[in-house]
Amino acid sequence: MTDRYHHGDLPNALRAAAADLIAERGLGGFSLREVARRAGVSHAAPAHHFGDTTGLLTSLAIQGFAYLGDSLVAAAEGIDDPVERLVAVGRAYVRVATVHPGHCQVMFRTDVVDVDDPELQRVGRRAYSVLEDAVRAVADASNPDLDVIEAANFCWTMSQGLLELYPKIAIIGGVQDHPTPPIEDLLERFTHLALDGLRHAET
Amino acid sequence: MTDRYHHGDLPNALRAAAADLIAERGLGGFSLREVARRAGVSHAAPAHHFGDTTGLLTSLAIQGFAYLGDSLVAAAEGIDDPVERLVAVGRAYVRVATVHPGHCQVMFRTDVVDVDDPELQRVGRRAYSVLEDAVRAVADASNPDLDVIEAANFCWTMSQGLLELYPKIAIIGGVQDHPTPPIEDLLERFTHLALDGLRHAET
DNA sequence: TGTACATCAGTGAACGCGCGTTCACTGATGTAC
DNA sequence: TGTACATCAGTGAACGCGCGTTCACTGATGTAC
Repeated sequence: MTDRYHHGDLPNALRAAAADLIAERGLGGFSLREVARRAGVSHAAPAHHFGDTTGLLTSLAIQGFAYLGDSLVAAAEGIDDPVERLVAVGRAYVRVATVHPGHCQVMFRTDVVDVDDPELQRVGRRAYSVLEDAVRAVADASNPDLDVIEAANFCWTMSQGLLELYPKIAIIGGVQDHPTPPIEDLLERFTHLALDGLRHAET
Repeated sequence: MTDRYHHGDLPNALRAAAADLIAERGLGGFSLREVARRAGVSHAAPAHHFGDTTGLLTSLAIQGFAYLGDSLVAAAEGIDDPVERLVAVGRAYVRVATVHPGHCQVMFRTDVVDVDDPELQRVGRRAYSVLEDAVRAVADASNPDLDVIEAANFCWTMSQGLLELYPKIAIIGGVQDHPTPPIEDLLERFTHLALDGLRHAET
């Protein structure tokens, strides 16, 4: 695998290096040359597989959405109670962001990614639909009049906001001996709060 | 004001140029030289007032939090009903993000800003406390057992997530003739949903 | 099994560019007398 | 009111750096016969 002229699976190695780099230094610290350096390959190699920066980042976003979709499906599997299932999906969402921080910094950045890429759109919609299905099941069980799309957007919004703000909450909102719980637990709590709101919502 | 050797208020002109630039091209497109160019000043001038990139961005974040705090205070003023007041605060939050998009892209970016800056911490906490007070008033009126800090974090999380995801929601979640409402209205709706959840929460 | 050749992956030198930073400078302002 | 001088704001040339991109190349692989 090593020391060979042909790498074997350079595209994946480059994606992994890119994800690590972004997780470490943020998107601002990203460069094709640094990615190549980390993958132990000449700086011109990435262009061979991805064309340019946008190509590599788009590929990374696609992989991220694929991970996310897979995780959400796996989390939902085998759980019968709709509320429990939605909570599990939410926890999985947050977990993916924890395990693949580099990917997740790219997935929603429409300014650095080719938003017209059909594969990107496909995996993006797939991940979203898992969430939507989970919300629909809750709605069917407790409130048939619920606007499912609105409710799914609400859950999504909450999760995404939590991912962005959790570090700040731990600092600003965690004062006066009010310890901040682990992010997954916090999301579970927030999900229940949201569901209470949704359950009592008149449409 | 123009054509003079001494600019008069270069620091503010540089902040304004920086905010415009970031709003246009994102943080990735930011550079001190481009800011100086837009302010019509030599590229070495920013260093005089802000030292380096972090200095300028920190100053921009401070200004952003000041705007935010002022707006939230002004929005809350004169509204007696706690729920209405919280909704108004939420709308103001979103409005600031709409009016000052450049500032808001910097305010929560702990990686590009000097988080130890005491002035930054002061204005940040001030803005947060307005939200917290508004939530506390709602809690006092409807649910004295409510965990105010948790509830404030919940509202904040929701608002911030909406700001990040609104453009995506308008695309992905807006399918099947389900028009996406203006972001301020959507936030108002979400706030009511959240309050319903919080109102029925057992602590 | 062996040879010739096409194809593809990755190299490395070269280029031009925009960047941040430094530094001796110059122009304007304000203050002391 | 006038002069001298200190202070500060902004200049512009110079530097070294990392970047993306190009391109002729070389090494490995796979296929045809």
